[in-house]
Amino acid sequence: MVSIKDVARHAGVAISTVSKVLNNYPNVSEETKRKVNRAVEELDFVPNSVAAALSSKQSGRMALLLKLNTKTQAIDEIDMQYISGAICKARELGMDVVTFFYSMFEGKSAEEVARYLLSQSIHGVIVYGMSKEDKVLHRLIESQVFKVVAVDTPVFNRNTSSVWIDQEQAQYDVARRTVEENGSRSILYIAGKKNGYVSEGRLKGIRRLAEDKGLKLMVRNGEFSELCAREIAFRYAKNKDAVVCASDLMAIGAMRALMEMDIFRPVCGFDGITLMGYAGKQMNTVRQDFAGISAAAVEELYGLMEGAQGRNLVLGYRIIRMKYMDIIC
Amino acid sequence: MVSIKDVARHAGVAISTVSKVLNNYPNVSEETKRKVNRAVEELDFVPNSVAAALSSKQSGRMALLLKLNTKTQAIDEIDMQYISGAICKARELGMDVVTFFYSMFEGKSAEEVARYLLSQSIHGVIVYGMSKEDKVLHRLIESQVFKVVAVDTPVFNRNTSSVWIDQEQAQYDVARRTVEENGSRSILYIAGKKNGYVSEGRLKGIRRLAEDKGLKLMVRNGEFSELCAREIAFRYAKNKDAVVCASDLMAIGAMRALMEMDIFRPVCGFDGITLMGYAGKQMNTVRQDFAGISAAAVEELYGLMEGAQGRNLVLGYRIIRMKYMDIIC
DNA sequence: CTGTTAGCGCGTTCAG
DNA sequence: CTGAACGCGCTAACAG
Repeated sequence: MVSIKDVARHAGVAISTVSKVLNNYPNVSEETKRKVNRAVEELDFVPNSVAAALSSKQSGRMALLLKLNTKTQAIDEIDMQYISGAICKARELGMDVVTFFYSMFEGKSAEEVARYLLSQSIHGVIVYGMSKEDKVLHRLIESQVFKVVAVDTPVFNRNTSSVWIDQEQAQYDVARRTVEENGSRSILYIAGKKNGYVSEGRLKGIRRLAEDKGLKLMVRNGEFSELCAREIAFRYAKNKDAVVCASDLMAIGAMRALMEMDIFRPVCGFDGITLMGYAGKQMNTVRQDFAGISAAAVEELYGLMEGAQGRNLVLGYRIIRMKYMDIIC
Repeated sequence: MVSIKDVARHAGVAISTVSKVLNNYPNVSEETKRKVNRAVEELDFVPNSVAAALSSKQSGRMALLLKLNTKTQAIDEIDMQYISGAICKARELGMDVVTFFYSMFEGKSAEEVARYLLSQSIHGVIVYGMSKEDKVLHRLIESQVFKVVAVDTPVFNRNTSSVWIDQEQAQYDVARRTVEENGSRSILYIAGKKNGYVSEGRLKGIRRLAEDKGLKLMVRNGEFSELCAREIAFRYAKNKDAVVCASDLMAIGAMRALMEMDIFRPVCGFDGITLMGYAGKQMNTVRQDFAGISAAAVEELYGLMEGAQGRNLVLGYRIIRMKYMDIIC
């Protein structure tokens, strides 16, 4: 294995000089820079990131923290996009990423989790889909021991940024389009989970729309579950004009119920997952670029680790109409 | 951050003694073991795996190498199960895992990939779904620089194990059941990719069945794509008794085509993915426990890294009938 | 059975 | 602007 020592010898300079060139330090003459770079090329040198992490405290190692959904497997698509988006961007930036699941830290205190992450020389964390009930994670963030980027969670301080789309406005927009297209007056809203930030944001959006348009609104919690949404639709959809759901999966459940009841109601979803295509009908939904959001989170974390201040980063979305052939092609 | 040095001081022993206790080395008295363990408890010491990786050459760092399917997103479910199965088992065994995608190594030579992995102190790799065309990976395996476990690929040598189910027999069994239930005589087989080991194994299975039962068999390549399978079914299914597909996704495509043509033919799939539930019909399929397979791969790699010989590990599967309510509940 | 010593590969002062 | 020297936290010979 070729090490920095070999490069130094090959270039006829000291080890530390090589290190400086590699890490873009000032005070190195163009001349020696060139010499070093040539040696790096010739020896095909790849710096050992493990050694770098051990040596410097400000290493580029970060953790991805995901809430793996073992029940509704369809959601996996979103997590997978989060993972791939993050890993690819991290590699671009020369950062190392380690993936963890919430379940691994169940029953552990914030301090234990922190110690574990530190034992892995991890100083940056991206947390996906935290809810209010994830107390340990909230404490971890408050402790500010790590640089954190929270995806879909509104927390930010000096060491913490949040990255997400404007859930409220997106829900407002997609529901509005559905309502206007169909002239609906009373709507059934199938919300997500009780303590989820995302769910609450979307709920605010539909509430605002109902107020603006003077709509009758019934809200029920669907727990982001297809089955649950299906049952709610069976119970309440009949005497409503439209069904608005806080996720595509629930929209599919609702649509199935409607089909089984043999009645038609416009349904709208949220997320823009592929699964949508199999519902057999068209519906409006919000297209989120999960991989892109995740990549943005990595960049944000990179910035934080370079010393930037935490902030609230709101990304864009699109309202689209999905149908079978959109997916297949 | 509490280090091994603190533990040593706290226990009143030498650093190396602590190391020995932690790594279960022989020749340590029960007495000192207890002292050390108590110190570890009291200080809440978590060994720094990065330092361990740097110091010892036989570290527990491994890479997951996945072929991310950006076209047919439904397959993501399988990759996600691979990832989570591997990561959870790895943590149980105290190994660190880093996830990579094939796309990251495109255009790189086996040597470059090897150097990159070594620069990360990685000495074990799990490769998922390699095909014959992945020359670079084949070379990487042949070089035996790394301990490798190949999932769904029949390669094994001193440093390489393979882990998979018996594709041939599974395809034979599931197709046989479908054929027998329906008394089919002529079948359309929609195979996977041309140079895939998995595809070829399954193809052998259906060929053997056709021979054993004297069935008429037509084979077409569906590229594991729903759309492709759909078109094949449109073209050829009409004058066949049954459609057997090398994946669930293709089975769904075929089934849709049949529904649109308004004819019924029994269809059977392979994999047992959740998506199946949305096809609206029942069908036989092979249930693979992807997370379990992945966990087994990690254990196998662990064994290899401890010095075991590579081998061919064949796991079990089940033939099941999937229908809508199986999924929802 | 225990402690001493020498690195692993790199980042980082601090003299020169 | 360059290089020698030290240390990150740990493992692995080797003495004792």
